[in-house]
Amino acid sequence: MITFFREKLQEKGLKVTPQRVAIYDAIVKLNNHPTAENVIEYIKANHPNISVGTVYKVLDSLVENNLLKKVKTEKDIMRYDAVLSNHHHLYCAETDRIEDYEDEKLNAIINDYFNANLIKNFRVQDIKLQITGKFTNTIK
Amino acid sequence: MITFFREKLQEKGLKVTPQRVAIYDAIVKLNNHPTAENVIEYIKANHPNISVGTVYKVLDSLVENNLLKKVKTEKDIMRYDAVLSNHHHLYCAETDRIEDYEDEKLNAIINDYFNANLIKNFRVQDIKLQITGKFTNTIK
DNA sequence: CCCTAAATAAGAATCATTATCTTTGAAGAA
DNA sequence: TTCTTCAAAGATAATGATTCTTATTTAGGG
Ligand SMILES: [Mn+2]
Ligand SMILES: [Mn+2]
Ligand SMILES: [Zn+2]
Ligand SMILES: [Zn+2]
Repeated sequence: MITFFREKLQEKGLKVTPQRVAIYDAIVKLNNHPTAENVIEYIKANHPNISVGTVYKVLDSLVENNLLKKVKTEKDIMRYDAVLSNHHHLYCAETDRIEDYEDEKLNAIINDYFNANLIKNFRVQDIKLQITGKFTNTIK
Repeated sequence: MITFFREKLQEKGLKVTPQRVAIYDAIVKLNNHPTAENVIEYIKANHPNISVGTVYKVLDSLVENNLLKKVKTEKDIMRYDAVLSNHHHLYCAETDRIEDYEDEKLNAIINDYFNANLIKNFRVQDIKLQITGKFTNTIK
């Protein structure tokens, strides 16, 4: 996981720094689409002096280089995702909980549909479902 | 349109004020999922003294009362939608352009799929597609 | 081991949004 | 129609996530 990350950084010509590794690692470990603040909190134990600005800058550059994705929300706090594979999101209607939803069968249906039904004046690159509702279990 | 809005306000026990009407009207007319700033800009001609705080407060309360919807984005600037019917969004991969995509056939397919394939530990309330790609026409 | 461009740290600045507090006015009652 | 009142609007300060600036550090190639 971390090895993959180091390789990817080098591939993109980005230096492998402890900060970048720690931030990426935090997002993988936290798993549930954390904010910059969540990341800072998480890595504080091992990196007590990391600069807030650094976290934001690293997050930005990792998104820029396709090592992380931003998650769309209706809040003005950004959230990040280390899962790059094609997947959808379950949004809690009442809290900020967001979880991944992977479904190859669904992806196939949607791809078929849009291949058969082109959208006028629009070339589709990516389709994600935002599935809003209520979780019936407690946070994992 | 505006009549519908006035009735809805009364129904919810909210006063019909010129500001509320102007803000709602702006979002309908602008149509492309404007920000608070866009709304202020738009209504400035007829409401030169409207307070910024009022615009934010009105937007919030209209969302709260289901007269507007927030649009999920990966920016920390909120955007609003007066279209309440079930519809999806086309997001430009390179700009902030967002357009509506309505497709009853697609909605049926998705509903069927999720009725047949329940998600574990999750009760679905609403499903929207975020369709990212490139517009091949100029802004309407 | 050195050098240098790239990255980080620290802290100030920005800016969308929220909060506070006073004034206004919509709308029901009289 | 006028009166009354409470919700709503206006003005402006505060907040807080994010961005910027500048000095300092460091990854990594030579
Ligand atoms: Mn912001
Ligand atoms: Mn904010
Ligand atoms: Zn995800
Ligand atoms: Zn819309």
